[in-house]
Amino acid sequence: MPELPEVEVVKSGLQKKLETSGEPLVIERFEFLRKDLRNVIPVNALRELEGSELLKISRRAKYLIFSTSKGDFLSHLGMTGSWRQQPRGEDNRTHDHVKIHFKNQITWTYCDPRRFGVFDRLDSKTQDLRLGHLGPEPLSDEFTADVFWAALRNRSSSLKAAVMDQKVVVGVGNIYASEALFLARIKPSVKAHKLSHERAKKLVQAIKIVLSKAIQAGGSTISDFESAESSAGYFQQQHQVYDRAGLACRVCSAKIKVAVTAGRSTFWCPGCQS
DNA sequence: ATGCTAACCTGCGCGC
DNA sequence: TGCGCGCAGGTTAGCA
Repeated sequence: MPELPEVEVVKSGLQKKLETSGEPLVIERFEFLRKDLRNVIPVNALRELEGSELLKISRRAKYLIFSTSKGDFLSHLGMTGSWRQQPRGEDNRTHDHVKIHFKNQITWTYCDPRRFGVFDRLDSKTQDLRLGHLGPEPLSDEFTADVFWAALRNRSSSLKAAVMDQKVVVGVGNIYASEALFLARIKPSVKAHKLSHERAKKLVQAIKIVLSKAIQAGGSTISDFESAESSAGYFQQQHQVYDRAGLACRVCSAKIKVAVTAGRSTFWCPGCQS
């Protein structure tokens, strides 16, 4: 499900609920229906935050960051994670794993069928482990053609694999890597270190455009993504290549191709991209 | 040292 | 209708 645009949409939804709740959201208690996500949830460290006020939700890469008056914690959605505000009295769903009960009867629930998600306290001990290796935010001014091109210099992998490497730039996953490369008219199999500065500049612009448009559209809804407001995104309607193998390119009518590289399906148009 | 593969999980859609 | 297989938005340990 979630690449940067989807996480950003979830973040905005939760932040809006926080701002419009009318009164402070004080964490009464965490409830853990199960603890074995990708990493075992550090239950005791999170319980230390009970009694604190939730101040802000932000995003770094594909992580949601919850800031409270007693410290921070983070949530990574993995492939299938989602947050929702759970109406009082509503039954839990099969894959609900964590619930935050606030003092004013509000409950936020984390659901994750495949359990690839991550929960962790975010403090001086875990900061470096979780966020230390991450590259620049693609929508920030720090992500420039110069920075991107420099990061590609010593990489012999495919450009597509490099774009998905969170050390090079964060937030771009399998869908948006293919989509951005299409927009920049660059073939995914090009060697990263062979990309000209000119084309690196085009790709930086393409990444910013694709991610921005996806956020505006509420993200891409593939099978199960929904925002914190339980609405589906519709950016998938604008996908030019992702999951369109064998279909006609919307620009040149050539048949969209697919190949597995570095373990992931990669889509491109042989007519538009070189 | 880098890069690729397999593994972590569950669910869904497809072909037989 | 049902079963087995392959595949899915992410990350990373471990191996070449």
